[in-house]
Amino acid sequence: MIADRIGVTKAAVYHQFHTKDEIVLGVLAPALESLHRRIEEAERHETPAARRESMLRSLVELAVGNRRIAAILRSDPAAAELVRCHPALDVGSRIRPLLAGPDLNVRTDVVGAMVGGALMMIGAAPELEPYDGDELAEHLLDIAWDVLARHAPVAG
Amino acid sequence: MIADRIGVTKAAVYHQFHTKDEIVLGVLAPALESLHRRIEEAERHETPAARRESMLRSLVELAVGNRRIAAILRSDPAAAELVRCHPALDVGSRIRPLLAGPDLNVRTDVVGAMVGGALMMIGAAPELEPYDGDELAEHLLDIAWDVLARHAPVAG
DNA sequence: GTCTATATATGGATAGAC
DNA sequence: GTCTATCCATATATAGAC
Repeated sequence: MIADRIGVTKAAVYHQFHTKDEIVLGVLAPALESLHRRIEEAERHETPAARRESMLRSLVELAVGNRRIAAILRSDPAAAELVRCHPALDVGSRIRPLLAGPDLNVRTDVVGAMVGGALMMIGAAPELEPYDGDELAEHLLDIAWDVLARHAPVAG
Repeated sequence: MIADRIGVTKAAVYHQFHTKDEIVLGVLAPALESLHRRIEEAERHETPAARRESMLRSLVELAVGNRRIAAILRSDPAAAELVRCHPALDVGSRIRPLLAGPDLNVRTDVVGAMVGGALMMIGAAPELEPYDGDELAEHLLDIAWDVLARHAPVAG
């Protein structure tokens, strides 16, 4: 597909990227590196609430700023797998505690899934496409923060 | 894949289902028909709030009762397309008003995406897999109802 | 209903020439 | 860096025999 689209042969593409994974990572790398920096930034905050706010802001910004990448991650299992296996980016062990707090139970897991689902939908839902990114970010942040505060409260 | 898995040739499969779409629809049909009935049921209620509650309950039940189908829909663009094009099941014009109310604005769209995202995640999020369906349904219903009530209020 | 055989396109990749 | 040529596997079928 890529070779056809840019008008060269597949061999030319495979000269620049030796495997499919390298191509996918080439597309995702900037966003993944940015995410990594934001995780480390969030982890430096003192209180659970401050860590949550930092991580949530970062995730919303990244999601609205990279809607097409979010759509790829949602619909391409291979790409999603690559991200899941990226070191230093472990959603389960790093992002989730930052967002949902240290407690691990059904309720915080469902709340986390709701917020995560909404972030994924940003790039995939056709009805959200016409809206301006800043506007989406504002509402998403506001609603997600409220859900987290009410259904997965943390100290600080 | 299917032919190999059940130990026959591809031609045998293509005798029963003439196209790939027929195979996919064969898998999805029971859930889609159930969804269709639930939409019509929800539409018969008098007040916006009653319609919302009926539709939300139905969506939660269907999502937790068909987690694997939800996962397929999330990850297979072709299957998702088939559902989107299914008549009588139009998410945008039938499910959304039932769930989010008659008003159409950024806020209700974002709230709708959050609830929809959470329902999709039910089948896809590995961290939700160990939980019992009834337990998931209870929390999902509770949290989603609260989000809708607070951020997309309706009369009745 | 299932089989063999065949067709066609696509994806993922490598070898070796220019 | 790009090309031609080739390889192998898989998806999506269709034709015609048993």
